Amino acid sequence: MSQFMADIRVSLADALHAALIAAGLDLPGDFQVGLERPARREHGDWSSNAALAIAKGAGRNPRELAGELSAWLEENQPEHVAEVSVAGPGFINFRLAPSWLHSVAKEAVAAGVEGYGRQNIGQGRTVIVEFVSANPTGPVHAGHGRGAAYGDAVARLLERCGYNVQREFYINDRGTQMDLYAASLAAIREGQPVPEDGYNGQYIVDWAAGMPSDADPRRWGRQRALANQREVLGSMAVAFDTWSSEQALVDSGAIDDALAALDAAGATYESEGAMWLRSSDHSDDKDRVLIKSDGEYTYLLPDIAYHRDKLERAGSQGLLINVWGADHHGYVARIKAAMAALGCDPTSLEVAVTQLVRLERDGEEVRLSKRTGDLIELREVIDEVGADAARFTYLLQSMDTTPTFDLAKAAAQVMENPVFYVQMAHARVCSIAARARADGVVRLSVDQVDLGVLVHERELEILRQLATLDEVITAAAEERAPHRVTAWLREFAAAVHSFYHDCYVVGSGIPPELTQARLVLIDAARVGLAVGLSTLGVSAPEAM
RNA sequence: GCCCCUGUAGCUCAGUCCGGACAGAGCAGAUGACUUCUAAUCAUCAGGUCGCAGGUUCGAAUCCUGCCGGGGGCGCCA
Repeated sequence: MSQFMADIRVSLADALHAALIAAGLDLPGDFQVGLERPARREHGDWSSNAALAIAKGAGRNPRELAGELSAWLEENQPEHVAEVSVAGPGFINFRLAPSWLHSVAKEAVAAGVEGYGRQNIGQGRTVIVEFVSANPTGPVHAGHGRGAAYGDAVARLLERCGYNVQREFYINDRGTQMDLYAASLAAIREGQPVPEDGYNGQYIVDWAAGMPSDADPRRWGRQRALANQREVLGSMAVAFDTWSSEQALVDSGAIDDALAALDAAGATYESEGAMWLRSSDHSDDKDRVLIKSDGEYTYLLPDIAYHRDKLERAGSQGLLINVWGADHHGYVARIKAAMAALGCDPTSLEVAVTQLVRLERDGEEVRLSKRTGDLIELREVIDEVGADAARFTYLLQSMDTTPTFDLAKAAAQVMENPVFYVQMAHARVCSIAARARADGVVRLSVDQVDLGVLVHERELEILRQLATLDEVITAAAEERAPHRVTAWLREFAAAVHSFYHDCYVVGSGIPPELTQARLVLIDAARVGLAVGLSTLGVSAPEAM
């Protein structure tokens, strides 16, 4: 939260508090004055339910109490407050003067795209965000795209909130799937049928065709898959700081260390020839196998070693955020149980589960399985709709929803995609500034411009919404919910388009002082749009 | 059988964690608006028993209980 926003809130809360004291009320020690933005603007800029909350305990009529508080506040108005009123069952509503909104514009312009909406609630805390982590057995597909867009947006939001963020990709380059993948590549190269449960997609045929005859299928295949993943993710501007290899954990002995630590904690036992984790001692509903009866590790044991490693790298105050698809939700309890068995702070690991994307082609469901041979690669999605539209579309909705993504429609509806609406708003304000320059308008510095002439409802609406951006970013970061920014951008862009339509900035009949003020306004709007888009990883074009 | 997500306007969804004021957008539909910065736009209208039934509360889309529908996952694949 910016200093400025904190001030307006604090000053309103302080004033309310003072009013409650003046009314002779006994306030509970932990009493917090509730302040919120009303859903309807007729109810003012800020609203408090303090009278409602306190009336019952005080044996007072809420509406009456609110009237008393409101009268006191009218007599002792905090800065920027234009009007205090009572409404509904006893809400106290504050209407702020335009002077407050004009300060918002100045703040946005002064802070710029780099600084506006930037906060320090993270205080440099290290967060390792692990996402995508697709198996190195094939290309990233359309479903991974959602995790990629989401994980990167969460990382960007946390960065803007003052966290030290590391983006991480975990490579499952060991185990049953890797064996089958290597065997499939080898079989195709030799002209043999792929093994049972092997990989059958067209991509594996294509890849095998490019594999040198003396290449080790496992090593070569791993590099082939990773090269694809890195390139495709890079084409949507997702880049990782760390690529962690499961095999490397085996080689370094980290897995044996983890097992020893679990043993020492009394969290393991042998049964049916296998090694088990006592995960049911913690948050899991049953125990889990760590080492199979054939002596091989399951996925779980290396993963435990991996999380130990990550926790160590993140430091004692660090936080791990894993972005997992819904098909992995059953693993949340067991990995947390394992961490608990090792004595780790349970709040240091957070798993964000994203629901799967439902893919359709011409109305018919397409499975995401890599083995059907009919996979939809992320590359195809990006090629069809573009990186910006792909990211924005993936972030359009809450990760708790299961969106239907029809590829045929996605290609056909590109022009209807909301991303263009938002980007267009940005391009428009840029084009106004460019026009002003072309027309020879000499810009004054912000301090020299009288923003008091900004009184049009379209102008004020832009600033009202802009003033909420840092709250939106805070909420989006804390709730790991980038779609809040997407929603805000769509509304903010609508306000900008409305202004554009009704208010001219340059041209005949526009007083020079109004041109100057509106140029400041569109600078502020541009900052808001660019900040919002950048937290989603979507570009803010100056022309379209 | 158990676990996770979900059910809000014709369609796609915000809002639910942290209860408030007549439930908000977009698309589709109807009707209007370009001699000045991009009509990829804007304005107006129309459209909803917030899955159902109880409960808690001054107040429930939001919290609790039960039921119904949709998606996903369920000991040694990842």
